[in-house]
Amino acid sequence: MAKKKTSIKDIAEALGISITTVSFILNGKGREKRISDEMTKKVQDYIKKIGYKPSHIAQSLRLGKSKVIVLMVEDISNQFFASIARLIEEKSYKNGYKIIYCSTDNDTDKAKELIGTFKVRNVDGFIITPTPGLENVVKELLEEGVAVVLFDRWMPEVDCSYVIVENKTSAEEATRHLMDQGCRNLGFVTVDSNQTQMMDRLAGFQEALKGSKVHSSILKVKFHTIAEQYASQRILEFLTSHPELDGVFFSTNYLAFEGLQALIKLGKKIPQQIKVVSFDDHYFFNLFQPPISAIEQPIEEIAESLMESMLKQLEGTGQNENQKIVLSNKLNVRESSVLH
Amino acid sequence: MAKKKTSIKDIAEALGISITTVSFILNGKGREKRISDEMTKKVQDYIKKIGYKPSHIAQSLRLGKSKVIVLMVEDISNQFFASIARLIEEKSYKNGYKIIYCSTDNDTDKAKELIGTFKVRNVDGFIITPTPGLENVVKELLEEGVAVVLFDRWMPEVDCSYVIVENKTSAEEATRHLMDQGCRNLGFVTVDSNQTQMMDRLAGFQEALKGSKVHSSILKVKFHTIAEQYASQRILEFLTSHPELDGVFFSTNYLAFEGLQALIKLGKKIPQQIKVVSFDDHYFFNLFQPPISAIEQPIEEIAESLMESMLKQLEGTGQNENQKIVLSNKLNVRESSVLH
DNA sequence: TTGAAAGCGTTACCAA
DNA sequence: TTGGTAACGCTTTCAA
Repeated sequence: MAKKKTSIKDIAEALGISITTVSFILNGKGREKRISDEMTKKVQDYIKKIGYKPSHIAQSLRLGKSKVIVLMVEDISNQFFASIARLIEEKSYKNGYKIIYCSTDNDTDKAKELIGTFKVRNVDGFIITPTPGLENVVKELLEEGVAVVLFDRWMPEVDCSYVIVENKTSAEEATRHLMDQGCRNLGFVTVDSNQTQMMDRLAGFQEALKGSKVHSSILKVKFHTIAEQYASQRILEFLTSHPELDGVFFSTNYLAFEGLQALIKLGKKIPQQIKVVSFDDHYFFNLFQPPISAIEQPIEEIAESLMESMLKQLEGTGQNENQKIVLSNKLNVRESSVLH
Repeated sequence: MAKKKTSIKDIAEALGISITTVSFILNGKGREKRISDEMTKKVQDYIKKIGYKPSHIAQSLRLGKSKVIVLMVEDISNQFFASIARLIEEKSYKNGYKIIYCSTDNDTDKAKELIGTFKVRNVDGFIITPTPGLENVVKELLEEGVAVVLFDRWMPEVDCSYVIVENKTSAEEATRHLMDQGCRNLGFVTVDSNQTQMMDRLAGFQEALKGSKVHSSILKVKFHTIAEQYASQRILEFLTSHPELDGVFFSTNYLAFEGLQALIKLGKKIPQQIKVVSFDDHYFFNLFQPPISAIEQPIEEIAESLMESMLKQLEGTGQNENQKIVLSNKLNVRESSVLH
């Protein structure tokens, strides 16, 4: 039943020539090795006829490269990561690389284990949103000569290529925007994490407040996936115990979704009673009534930079500097944060 | 720099024993092959000490299996597929399989090419949302003994395992629900496609109408991704030219999103002026005001069934029947389709 | 109870 | 201009 695969050897036998010749032709070294045109043609025709494709596994073993890149994100079902994944996929397939993905849930042990599993498979590179405490593992990877690019957040202790966005600047801008719109009691809802992206957003928020008379209240909820719906209740309590708030900034979109749920429940009028801004723009922010102001990350550019940096390491000449890329975001002001 | 990898041979040399012995112990055949306990222990300790992991590539080559499953969906950045991906990932990693994903954009040529690329890599199985015209390629796969499970839609001409949902029944139920709520002029917005899932949803809609006096208007928009925002304008025109509509059924969630955008633009009151139901429930439907009624697919069960069927083929005894699994959906009635 | 060696499908060096 | 062959790292049969 299972039609056995033809190998390079079968071709050589069928054509009465050597494996070497076939291999050279397959790899386009015909000219270089000065193989006659008729021979080349004969082989190519035969290959096309029987539809032969070289075994990638064997090539990997021989070459020590697998043409596989691992995309390790926090949660592939999160819209932000899924969109990045889609773009990364496109770009890497175009360059002959396949993508294996995995989700860490921001769990260090899980991430370590996953990296271990993949080293065994000779994967050529890793694109990672690092979990806390992953420093040593990434260092090891680097020492072993594996290509690594971090994104979304980075690790100050590790000298590694990364692609991130201007978290602090954008958070500051959005906060100032709220203040410009008259907010005097701002809430900041974020996840309880020491990771750079969240720290920077908080820092931006606080920076904007410096020297102003605006009051601020901060809520840190523990890390969770949106499916858990954990934060909605916490945010509800937060909003209830801070009735003075006239503006709230969510540090990421799923917190905003949960926050909106809370605001709806409380019957708060946006933007009349409370103004809303969120990090990480999302299709729905536009659809929601009123549309929600949000900071849009340049998804396309992020994916582009990630692949560029990855390919540079993969195909590069060896000693290339680590690339540290910081991209700008865009604050999309919508009705949720402006007075009519 | 790059610390060279230790192989089974290095271990054998270091311990002054043969490769075979090491291999047997590694594969847990110590007992079976009656290798002495002290030898076993010695080897295991050494392996643990140097942190050796066998090369998966070499194993693949030798065994002809790669422990890789390809997940081929329409678009990995689509929430539905991303959620499935997340669950599939979890279940397959648990069973020692890795997942490579790719998006077809519902493009036949692209899908064919992708399948070609993966056959070369000895992947063990394919989980596929088939594009139109993929029948022959899938048949070939099956003939070659590769494990295949289709989902979301199936191909009547091909005898292949699949996991789908009760599209027709649910569409019928949702339509009847709209009729029960007093709708007399129903619109049905779908994509122009001959694929089973869309045909079945349309069939369900029409079935419900049979024998009733309810009028219906159908809009078929061409296939597109939500990023293109193509349908919003088309739906707007459709709604404008059918002012009599008092209910509309979207055959999939991204059409509903685009449709909601159109309804907002038109200033239509939901549900007072027009009632709305959509296929494929979504987090956002709950958040939208008013919350949108939708048919929820059992994502978890779908992923579960997919992996179960896949593993059965992969690890099974060979001649197992194809599994054709049809799961039930759940109509979540919300404010968008009921009178107060 | 352990070891030698063939073989999986390639690539690439060295010969011819 | 072409061919022989070692090597990549592993599993497994057969022999010792």
